[in-house]
Amino acid sequence: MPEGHSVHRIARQFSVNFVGTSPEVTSPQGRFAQGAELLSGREMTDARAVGKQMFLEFAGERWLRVHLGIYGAWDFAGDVRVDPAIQIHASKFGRGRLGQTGMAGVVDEEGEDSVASIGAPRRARLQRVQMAEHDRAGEVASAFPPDPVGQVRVRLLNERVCADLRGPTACEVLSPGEVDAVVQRLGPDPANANTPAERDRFVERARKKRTPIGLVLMDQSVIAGIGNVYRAELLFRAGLDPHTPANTLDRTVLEALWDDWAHLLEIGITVGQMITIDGLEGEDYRRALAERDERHWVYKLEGTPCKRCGANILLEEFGARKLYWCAGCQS
DNA sequence: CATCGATGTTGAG
DNA sequence: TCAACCTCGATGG
Repeated sequence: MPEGHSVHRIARQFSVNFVGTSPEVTSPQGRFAQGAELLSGREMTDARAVGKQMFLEFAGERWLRVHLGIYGAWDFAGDVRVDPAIQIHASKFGRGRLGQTGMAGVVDEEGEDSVASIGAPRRARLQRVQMAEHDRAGEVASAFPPDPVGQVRVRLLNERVCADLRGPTACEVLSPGEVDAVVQRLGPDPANANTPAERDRFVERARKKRTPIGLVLMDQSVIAGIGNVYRAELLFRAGLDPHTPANTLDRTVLEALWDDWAHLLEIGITVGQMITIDGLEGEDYRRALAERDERHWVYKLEGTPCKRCGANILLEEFGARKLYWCAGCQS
């Protein structure tokens, strides 16, 4: 259930931990056995994200495309290094899950409730946790690589790190041309290129649509990476009624939406959480990291008073998804 | 312990 | 339009 920020974080973790190595690729579950065979033992040469899709390049012009869908997740185990540009939070879980849950992007580190620290690469606590479990069970031990838990579609394993993929909506091996075709169908992603040209690409696509802006922002072929949380929050921040047809919006309004998405996405990638009330400091910021309600304006806040105007936050079904918004602020 | 629902997309009808 | 995908935390008994 990650939105774009999580996928970019995962790609960075692959860059740091796998690119340049030649992992053994397996499918403990069996459903990706054929694809795993095509990739195993080849050097991983690149890791990229575009919107919610991730592409891992292997020697021999073979790419692994992964889309986590609604419940996919990556678990990293072993001596996991962390991209120094991203912050890491202590996880309440025993392993570093990337993808599912609001903790998206979490990898264990020292400390229980310790909050984000921009840091040098550090080790995850994973191995230790798992060894403790083995000790409890009275087993002797190899903590690494861990036994696959549940339905592991793909396992990538090098000398240091193990990455398990579970529950993806898409997981397939593609040729470079096929990767291009997928990327072609996606709109621009400001995490890859926040340029005037890319912004224009979004604006031009959006302004042709009579579709409500609340749906256009979720259309991955118009702008890539936005999901239901960022959609609701971006519209609130822009003061826009989600039902407004995109083609009636002023160009400057669309440009501002792009700029704000770039801003929120950068925060999300760095912090590992969707902080959509920005500018918080000190205790307020600490609470925002700990409680979802404290970091959003409207998402899942239906029935509560708007933090800005006091009106009742609304919930409606909109394009088969839940839409949260404030009719007082968004008009 | 059972059931629900989710930060998503595809494809059948 | 809606079921399927197939995971797991949250919620309720």
